[in-house]
Amino acid sequence: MTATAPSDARDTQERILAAALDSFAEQGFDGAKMRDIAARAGVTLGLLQYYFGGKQKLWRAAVDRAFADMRSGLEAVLASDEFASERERLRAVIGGHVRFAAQRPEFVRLMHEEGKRRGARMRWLVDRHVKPLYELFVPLVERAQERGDLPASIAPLHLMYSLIGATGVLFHQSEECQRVTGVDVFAPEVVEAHVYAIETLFLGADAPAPA
Amino acid sequence: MTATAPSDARDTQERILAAALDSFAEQGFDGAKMRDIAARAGVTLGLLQYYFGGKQKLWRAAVDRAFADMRSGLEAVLASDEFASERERLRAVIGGHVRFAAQRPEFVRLMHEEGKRRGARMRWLVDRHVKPLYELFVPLVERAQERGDLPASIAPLHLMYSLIGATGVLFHQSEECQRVTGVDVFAPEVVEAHVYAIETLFLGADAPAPA
DNA sequence: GTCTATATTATGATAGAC
DNA sequence: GTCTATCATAATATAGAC
Repeated sequence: MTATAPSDARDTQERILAAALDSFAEQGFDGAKMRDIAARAGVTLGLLQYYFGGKQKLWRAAVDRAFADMRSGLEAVLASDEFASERERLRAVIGGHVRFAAQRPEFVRLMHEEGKRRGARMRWLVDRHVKPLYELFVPLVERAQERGDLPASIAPLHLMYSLIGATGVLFHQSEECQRVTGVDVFAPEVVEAHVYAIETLFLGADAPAPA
Repeated sequence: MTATAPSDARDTQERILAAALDSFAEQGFDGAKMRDIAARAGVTLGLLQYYFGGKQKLWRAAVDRAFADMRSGLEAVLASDEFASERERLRAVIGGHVRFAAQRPEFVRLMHEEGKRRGARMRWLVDRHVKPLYELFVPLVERAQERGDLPASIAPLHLMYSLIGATGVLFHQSEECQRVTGVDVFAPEVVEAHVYAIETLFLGADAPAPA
């Protein structure tokens, strides 16, 4: 048996990916420093090259990791048969999206970081992850509009970007919000209040507001 | 008379500020390069030091400039007496906010860039610009809730961040949106469709949808 | 599998010419 | 008021030890 078992190597890679996602999300691609990522992961610079072969490849690996997490939760809701109606399923998709953004603000931040810039990273991100997701959602929204669950006078494009924005910016701007209002947006009751807010704005007030 | 009149110097400073705002918004503080800002403004590196004395001071000057533009439009609507009701004034504030985000996506991007990070720049930005604005809006929202123009079951914090997010992200993510959907979000009819979407989501469907 | 040391490049800032 | 040339630093990437 070697001094470093394969599972340790796996853990090391996971720690590096998590540290990389945090850094890229907080600092942006240029702002993120390989040294800082290495330090956060508790390793040194050389190891990042050894495993991922460079800054750009590390970025791609971190993004793939983040989307895998996101889609697993989403697909569970889409595949579940425990909803009383499609409206309730949509409510769960939306609520799940809000809770995901609260749990993974670095995901929201990374998307905002890259989605605003023309360039190779944005194209890769869109073609590999965003466009498939968008094409999954358009028919979902259209069917909800046909059922009357979402306003039919607003095109899906505007509904979706409004929903994504309304959901994510509170958590994206958590540091700003903390200083402006003193509120910790990640406190469970704040997260649930935001779930209620988003569900109410987009689907109407079916349920009472949380405490 | 000197070879370079004072007004030329003023123009040069304005070009530098505009170039700086664009760069800081697109690339973030670390990603933005002084050389690139100089090139966009059509000057050289030394002049940025001459006028602004360093990267951080240039950033602050560019932010002050951006907020001055933003507040001038807002205060005109708040001071105007040509609205039939406070509801109509609120509609104009919201619509104006959407159109401002469309016209100045770099403003939205800069706010997102800095609002997510703890640090001296965020603190300066919040204390100097964001908090006064927030404190201006809270009573506005509360009075709208008392009138029944905004949903009273959603706390102002959630209403405001939802509104800001729903409004800005479409324009913030314009490059992503272009590649995902092929839509140019800055096309006038798309901007107006977004105005309608936001007004409808938050204030209800008073008016018919635009073409 | 992980670390240390180093080569190379690019950046913010400065000094001084015009 | 503006530009060119240069300095000092900090970053990515590489080579090679253990």
